[in-house]
Order: sequence, then C-alpha cells, then structure tokens
Amino acid sequence: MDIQATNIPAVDASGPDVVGIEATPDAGVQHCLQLLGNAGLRPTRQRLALGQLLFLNGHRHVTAESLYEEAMAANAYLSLATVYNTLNQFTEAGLLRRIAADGIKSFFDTDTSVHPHFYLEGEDMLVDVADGLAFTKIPEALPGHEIARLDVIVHLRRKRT
Amino acid sequence: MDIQATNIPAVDASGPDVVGIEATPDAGVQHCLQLLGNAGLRPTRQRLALGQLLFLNGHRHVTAESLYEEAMAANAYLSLATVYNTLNQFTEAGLLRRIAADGIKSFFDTDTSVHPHFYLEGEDMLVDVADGLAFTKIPEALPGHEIARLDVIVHLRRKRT
DNA sequence: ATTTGTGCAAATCGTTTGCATCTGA
DNA sequence: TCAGATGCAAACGATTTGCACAAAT
Repeated sequence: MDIQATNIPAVDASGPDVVGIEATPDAGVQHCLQLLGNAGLRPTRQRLALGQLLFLNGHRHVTAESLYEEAMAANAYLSLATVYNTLNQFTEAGLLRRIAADGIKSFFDTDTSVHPHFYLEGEDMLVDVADGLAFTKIPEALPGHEIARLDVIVHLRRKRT
Repeated sequence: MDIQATNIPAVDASGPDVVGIEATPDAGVQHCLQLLGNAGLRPTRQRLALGQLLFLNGHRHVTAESLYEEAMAANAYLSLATVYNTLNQFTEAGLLRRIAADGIKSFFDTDTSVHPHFYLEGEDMLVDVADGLAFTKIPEALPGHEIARLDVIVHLRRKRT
C-alpha cells in the first residue's frame, strides 16, 4: 500500500507495506512529524512521505535519484526538484549527512555520525565500513577555522580475476 | 616568459619565469618528457605545457579550471577540453590523484601518495594536512574487491566570531 | 601513412532556481 | 490571510563526447 498521504495520522489497518513502514504505521508517522517539528519544517505531504522512506527503515544511503524512484514506486507523487530541496533541508536540519563519494553525485546518509564508508566504484554504491578503521589522532583545524565534517571514503574496485 | 612551446628542448637563457620553471629549463622539460614517455603518452605541445605547470613546481592541487587559466596566463594555447582530457590521462597513468572534495568539482593532486586533506568550504580550496592524522587500522576490502583509494577529507569552515 | 591527439561545440549529468500556483498555520 | 512549499521547466556548472582537422611516430 501507499505511504501516508496526509499529515493527519490516518487510521490505517493495513498489512505488510511495500515501503517498509513498521507494524504500527501511526507510530512511524508520529515519529516523522516530530522530526519535522523539531527541525522547524512544516509537515507537508511530500516531506512526510520522504521522511517515512528515510527514517523508518534503519540507516540508509540514498541519492536524490534513488529516493525519487522509491517515492514513485510508493505512489508518493512529488517532483525530483522537491526531493532535492527536501534532502537539502533535512541535511541542514541535521537529519541527514551529505557524502561526496565520487565527485559526480551526492549520497545522503541517515546515520549522521562520523563513520567511514566503502564506495564501490563499479556499482556506484555506498556501504558502511563495519569496522576496521580507526584514527589515533585528528588534526587541528587551521587558525580561524573549525572542523565541519570528517569524510573517510575507501574506494573499492572489483578485483580482476 | 612562456613555457616551452615545442617538444624539442630549446635553448632558453631566460631569467625568472612566470610559470616557475626551475633554473635550468631544459632539465624540467627533460623530466616531463620522461614522465610522458613512461606513461606511454605522446609528448605533444599541450601535454608538455601542462606537465611543466604541474610537475615542476612542487606538490600542487589544481582543478581543471584553475589549470586552464594558468596555462592561458603562461601563453600556452590549448582548450579546456584538452585540459580535462589531459588531467584524466595523467590520472590514469598514475601521475596525478583525483580528489572529490565537495561533490561539485574535482581536484587533482600531484602528490599521489595516500594523505589527508583539508577542504576549506568557503574558499573552495584544498590543503594538505601537515600532520596529525593517523590510522591504526585499515579495513579489509569486501570479498572480491580491492582497495583502489583511500580518501580522507577534513572539511573546515570559517569559525564564526 | 597510420595512429593518436586536439579543438570546438554540442551533449550529458547532477543539481539549483525562478516563478506561478497551491497549501498549511 | 499569508508566509512558506511545491512543481515544472529552464538555467546551471562541471565534465564528457563526436567529429573534422592537425600533429606525432
């Protein structure tokens, strides 16, 4: 079935959901409403739909394009431009973290903590590094500056056989 | 004065050079010719000009645009497309390392070793991290893959006063 | 002579923006 | 009501590409 189409927590006695909303849909919607409220963003239909896709399914790595297609598949009608705008707003609000893996497109990570990623060059995919990378020291920022972000990206390529 | 315009090491008894060619121009040209030869790239006028700008002035971080302007300033006539092509060829040949700092444009680093960078968000500049960052462990690549590259970028922003 | 590189402009790709319309507070 | 959001299409900036011409082996 479709994701919530209104910002009013609708009564919805549905079964398994294609977009992965958890057992009690209302709880998910409530959670998203709260995230939007805290961020000072109006709970519009579009933002709520994207919020549900992003924040009710564990940690995720999406691109604007992939999220847009996912929304279409879930029958959430919105434009690609709105997806871009919303991703930027969510990022500004600290709900997402933007990751520039390859210099072509941006990924958005629902895990906003500082953690390293694998970037699979052929597949154009971003994957969390389970463990195995640690710093002993983090550098001082240059005078007059502060650290805004620390990106660690391990580029992987298919091993040639 | 201008950078060498031919691939034949010309006798050139000039003084200080705007593009920073070292005291003995011939040596620089020879060095570039050798780099190109090792890379299996024909020593064309354009590649030699860009090679001199890139490899005779210590380690550098350039963008296609900045290198193009530099070449224009040095009276090396070539097109922006050629700069892009050449940077890609040099990168493929292992003479340069591509760095995706912000997801908008690419930087190219003449230091091809694995080392961390500061990216100054406001100024859109890339700077080497002098020291202060060290790994204790590097992760295993995923099965069937190998590590192609390890990018560490510390994003800095101007401290608000 | 044959292969390879160059230049230009057009094409492409990801992303942003202007503006008219709509919607939530 | 009225600020704030959306949708669309056009604008955009970085990069790549197709093709005719030029230069290197």
